[in-house]
Amino acid sequence: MPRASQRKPGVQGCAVERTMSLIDGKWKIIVLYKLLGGTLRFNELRRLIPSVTQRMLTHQLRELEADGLIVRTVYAQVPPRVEYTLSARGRSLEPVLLAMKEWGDANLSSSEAYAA
Amino acid sequence: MPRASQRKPGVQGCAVERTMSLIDGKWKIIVLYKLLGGTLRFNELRRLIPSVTQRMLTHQLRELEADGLIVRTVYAQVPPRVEYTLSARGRSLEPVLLAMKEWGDANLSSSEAYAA
DNA sequence: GCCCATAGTGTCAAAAAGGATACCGTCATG
DNA sequence: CATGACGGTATCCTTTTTGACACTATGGGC
Repeated sequence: MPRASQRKPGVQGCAVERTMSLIDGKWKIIVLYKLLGGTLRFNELRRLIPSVTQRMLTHQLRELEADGLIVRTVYAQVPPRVEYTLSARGRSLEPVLLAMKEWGDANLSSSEAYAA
Repeated sequence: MPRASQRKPGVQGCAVERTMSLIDGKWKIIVLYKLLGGTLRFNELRRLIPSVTQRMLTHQLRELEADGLIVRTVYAQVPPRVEYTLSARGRSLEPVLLAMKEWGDANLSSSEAYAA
């Protein structure tokens, strides 16, 4: 599926479709969700999401940055220090993120108690 | 990324992560969203989502069914008639779906007026 | 001098997703 | 008889995603 930074704007379908293009790949959602808790450094994110590889995390962060959902701040220090924060646009996704978390908690956690 | 029907349950990360595994691939979200409006037949879905190919739609519908989010009803008629409806579990995703739609409307529609 | 941490990049390769196209059976229509 | 609708399959191919692994620079600790 085409990523946001590659999409031709406005050619897509409905709002849901376009929203999905921005946040596809499960990592993005998870990264954004973790960042809801506040600014995080690169390796903090890695530790919070153990299943993501370094390369993937870098890649997803770049795309999120390109789509204006997060802000990347580099401190010219040694050792390097890079911080990631939600932009206002990214923070505006909070309802979506929280809706997902709540659904996951209700529907996936224990024993499918909620299932149809 | 591993699809829901293939995942080892419980080994995943947080609720958001597990929720994402269920609905990854942008088509699923869109299909579910369209089904919020009521039962639809296969070709009705195709027409509502012009950018999805027949093969992809079939595939996504099978996965959604396997994950218990939709119900597939076949009427033994000629011509064939197959209807797709949200299951209770699928309908419980409504808040997530609506949150996405609202975000898309607010953030993607006209001219990035909301952007950071 | 050697290893550690930080925050990456580069390369290779496998796996998955997605697209294009053709085909199926059945019945109705023309 | 040919065509079309319906709801798919089957096959092939390309693109995208993902993973594994090595490598970088710098400075601090031992």
